[in-house]
Amino acid sequence: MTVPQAKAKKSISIDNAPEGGVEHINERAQLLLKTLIERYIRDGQPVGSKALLADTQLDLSPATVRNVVADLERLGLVHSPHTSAGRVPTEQGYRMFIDNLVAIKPLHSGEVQTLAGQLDASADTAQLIERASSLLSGVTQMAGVVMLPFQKQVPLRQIEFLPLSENRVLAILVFNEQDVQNRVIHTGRAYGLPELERIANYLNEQFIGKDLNAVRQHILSEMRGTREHVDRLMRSAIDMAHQVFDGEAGQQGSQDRGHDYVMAGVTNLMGYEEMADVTRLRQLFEAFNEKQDILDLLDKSMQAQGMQIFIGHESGYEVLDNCSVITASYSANDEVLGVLGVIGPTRMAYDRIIPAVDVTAKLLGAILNQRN
Amino acid sequence: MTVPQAKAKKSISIDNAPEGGVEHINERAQLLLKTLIERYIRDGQPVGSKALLADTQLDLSPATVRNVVADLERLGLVHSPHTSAGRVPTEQGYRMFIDNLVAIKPLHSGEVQTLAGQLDASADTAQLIERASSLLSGVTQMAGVVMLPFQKQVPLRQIEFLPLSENRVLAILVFNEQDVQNRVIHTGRAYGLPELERIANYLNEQFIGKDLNAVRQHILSEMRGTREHVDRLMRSAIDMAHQVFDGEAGQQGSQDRGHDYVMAGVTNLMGYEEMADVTRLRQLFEAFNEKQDILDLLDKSMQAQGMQIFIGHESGYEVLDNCSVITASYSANDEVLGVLGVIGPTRMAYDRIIPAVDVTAKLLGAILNQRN
DNA sequence: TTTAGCACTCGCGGGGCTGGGGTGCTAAAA
DNA sequence: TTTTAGCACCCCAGCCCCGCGAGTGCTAAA
Repeated sequence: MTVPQAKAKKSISIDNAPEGGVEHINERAQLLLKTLIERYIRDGQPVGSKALLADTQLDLSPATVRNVVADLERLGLVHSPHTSAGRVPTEQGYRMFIDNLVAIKPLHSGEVQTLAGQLDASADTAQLIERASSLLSGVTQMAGVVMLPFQKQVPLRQIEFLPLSENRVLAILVFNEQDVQNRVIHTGRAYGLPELERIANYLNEQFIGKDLNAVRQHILSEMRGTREHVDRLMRSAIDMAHQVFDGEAGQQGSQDRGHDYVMAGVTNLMGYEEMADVTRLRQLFEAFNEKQDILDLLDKSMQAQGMQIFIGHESGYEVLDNCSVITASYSANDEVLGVLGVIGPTRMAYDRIIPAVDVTAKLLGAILNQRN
Repeated sequence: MTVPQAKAKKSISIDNAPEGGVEHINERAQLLLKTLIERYIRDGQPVGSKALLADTQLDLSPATVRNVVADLERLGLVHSPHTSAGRVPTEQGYRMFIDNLVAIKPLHSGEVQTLAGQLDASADTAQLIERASSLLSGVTQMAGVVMLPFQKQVPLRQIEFLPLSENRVLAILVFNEQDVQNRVIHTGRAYGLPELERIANYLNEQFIGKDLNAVRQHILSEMRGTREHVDRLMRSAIDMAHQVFDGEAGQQGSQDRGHDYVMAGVTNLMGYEEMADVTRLRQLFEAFNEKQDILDLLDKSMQAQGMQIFIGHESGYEVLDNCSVITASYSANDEVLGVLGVIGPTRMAYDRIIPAVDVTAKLLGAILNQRN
């Protein structure tokens, strides 16, 4: 259905490092391209030579500008919807704009304050993520998306059992003060409280401090190993642990294996004329619900670390054709935990939105850093 | 902003009982109204006298039909978008259609099977609700909405405490095998495990079998009463209980007091031409996110019990102007727990959708009935 | 009460016209 | 070689107009 491969995008350096790719385009042309895109982003209409000229300090005639712009068109950076309309940036134009030309507008401290203030460090992780997503969408007026932090890495702090009924046992996994998970497991027979306590003790000894992945490994090797031993306690313990840790879909949702994300402000997208086509919009929204495609994209940009920008086709997904996706990974303790970003029409105010995404990612990382 | 009062709607009897309000409109006119609405629902275009006639067995001339339809228009049941277009039902027309004329098409057993099969009785409540909502939207091709069951009534089965850190304690509330809640509470000092166990024992004695409301009552009276006593254990127990039960926003979300709902398939709405106006649609979606208005509406129809149908303005909320809302309350043990329904354009296939909502409500009720 | 006949009304789609913003090209100027 | 003025040209957007078709309301006769 959709082409599932995104072109590798080199990661964006916020501080506007000049890089290769500009060789054959002189400074004046760059300036004009930059102004053209800025203007187009501002008011969404094809910009003609006169208007373009008016936005620069250049002392030139429109005719000259026309020549330059014609060059830009030949290079594929700009394109005119029909003869005798102004020019509109192409995806490649945007690409160059972002890689070399854009003048990032840092958030003014007020905005940073609100962001920082609204991200409540004391909330549990799920709420925190939700919050971040909503802030992102609020600040940028686009759709905000935050991937849940990659839980595999979180070390287990405590495990407890509670008998529920005849052969149901409630397992409680404590990771930290904000993250506690419950799982109901089905046992072959009834267990008493003391027995469960001993099992818990045993497992705690074994597992505390290990992350879920390590725990799973451990269990597997134990299961292979214990064939000969007949210690009943250990047997039960391992059986239970197996159910707890491999029985996916714990009550809190299966966020740790399959990844998941939280979106906010999708309705913002309904405000932009370039998104006016209801059926396309619908497809986009449905992709948001399916999650798979978006998730793949987020995964990719998480691996790339730092900021990533996908313009239109670059994402590789048809539904995102006239959208741009700006992501930044967030990390704690020097480890990438996830990725967040915004999705909006290709024509967006990159100069404001890039730093917004950047800052949010850093803030979120900082908060998660305080937990372990 | 939106008019917050919905007209009281008499509840709908599925079996099509003839009731008052039809006095001054003879059988033939009724038949014509019914056919007109059916046809309009089918293909969404104003229906003229000839077309209308073709859909009935009546041996009449178009002219006669025109006369009758003109009467219907005078009664406000039908309305023509401009001279020389066919007629379109008004809200009142739909009202009469639903109250007196509609011929409900029972779901064919296959559909019931799927519904029943897909509603997984073993899932926890949250998943179950999600599922119901999604099924509802899938079957009807509208937006499905299910209110979370009203938790106040669920009796507590067990409460346990676990020390987390210096002065954090994890409280675990078990209601039944599908519903377990965690809450982290902040204590003034550190508690040891044995102490917590004694507190839990005490609270279990007091609270088991009571629903959350009763528990809260109990705590309040205890707090007033225990001033004189100085039993330290009891004091701590009550303090903790207070935090657990009145500290709203437990980790699982605050579903029990403020109500909440789960929607699914909102994108379905984007398929209907009558919803083509993006800005209106956006307002609608935003209302879905705000939740407040929708929640009020659901609350109202829950109190009314049984099925409720709001056509256009009848809901009292501007955003729902050209929408109909069909709800049915669901109950277990003869107690209304919540309400579910669908939201879609006024022009919807009531004959199919009414039973779908009805059946889903009954199925959900039946499943919840097995828990206590 | 029903029906045929008829004049009338609108919405919709297509065609033609116009104005304005914008282009590309050419030839001259810098 | 680059810049510029001039010019012909293009084409979209809006507008008006017109004709068609579906459907109506009214009237007068059955």
